[in-house]
Amino acid sequence: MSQAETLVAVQRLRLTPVRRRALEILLEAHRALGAYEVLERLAEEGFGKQPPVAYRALEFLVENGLAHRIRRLNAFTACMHPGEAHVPAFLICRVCDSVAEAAGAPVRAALDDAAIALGFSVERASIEAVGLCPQCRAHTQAGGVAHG
Amino acid sequence: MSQAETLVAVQRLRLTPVRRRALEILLEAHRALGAYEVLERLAEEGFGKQPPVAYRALEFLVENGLAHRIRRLNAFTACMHPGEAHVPAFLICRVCDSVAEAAGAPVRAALDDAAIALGFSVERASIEAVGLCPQCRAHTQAGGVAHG
DNA sequence: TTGTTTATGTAATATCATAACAAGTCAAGT
DNA sequence: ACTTGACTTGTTATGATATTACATAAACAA
Repeated sequence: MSQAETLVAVQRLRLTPVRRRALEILLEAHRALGAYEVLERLAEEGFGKQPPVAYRALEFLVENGLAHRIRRLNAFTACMHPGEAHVPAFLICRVCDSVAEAAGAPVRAALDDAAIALGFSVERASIEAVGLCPQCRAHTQAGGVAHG
Repeated sequence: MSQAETLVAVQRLRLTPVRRRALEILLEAHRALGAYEVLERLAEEGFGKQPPVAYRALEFLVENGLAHRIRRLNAFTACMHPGEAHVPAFLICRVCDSVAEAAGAPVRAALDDAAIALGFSVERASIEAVGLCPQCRAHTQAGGVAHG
């Protein structure tokens, strides 16, 4: 949160109460939240009850590098490295739905190469992997945990 | 289509009329289609009129490597290289919405490296880039085409 | 044929997202 | 203090995407 505040101050962004609270909600969750989940929490605290309230706050956070959108989950997650020039690659566990943010710079470089070969210029990329996180991998191998 | 049929025969998959037609629809479109667009065309030809008809056919195609899902567009596109062991990376033009399928193997390799560093095992990956295709890049630079 | 699996179709509903508009906030200039 | 203009928040309403649950039918194996 402090990282976020510093960043906001430097960039002269307006981290208003809704936006700030939305970010805190994402940070506290330790997982990706759907827009309606965020909305529900915001509404409980006296903010607006309608979808645009959440979508706008989340859009602001994403635009300014404070959060990410995980398209595969239709969800949002707080950025773990705000301010750092980084390309995130998301590792989504199919068992526990946890989301880890991996270093995506080399991935992005490879992607740029592939794009250049086709004359395509990449502006933004979303790199999302589905698999097993270390914890769930251990469990699955050991006990044969069912997953659906 | 012939590639698809060969593949289907080898794998003993059931390319039923709906599924076959769904694939043809994607192939004929030369662009990514939403599930409801596919559904509309299927319904016109006497198939079911409800969403699951399209979603199931598309899911079958995706599962069996005959089509891909483009999450950023909430859309589906026919696979351009069915049967080849390939990891697709999608290049989505933000102006004309065209989708190109680039070689994603090196991208995937970089992604696997990043995942291994975190103890995460990748099973599937979706790699989607947004930018400008060669055509739209030329137009934008030359004439200053507005894009929204 | 009988039983089993797989596929198709429908109805109903759940989930995710945006457009359009009204009202409030805030800072800059006068 | 007042006005202006950009931005923010809130609401209503609707649009777009996707799934669950259940019934019927086709394909297949024994």
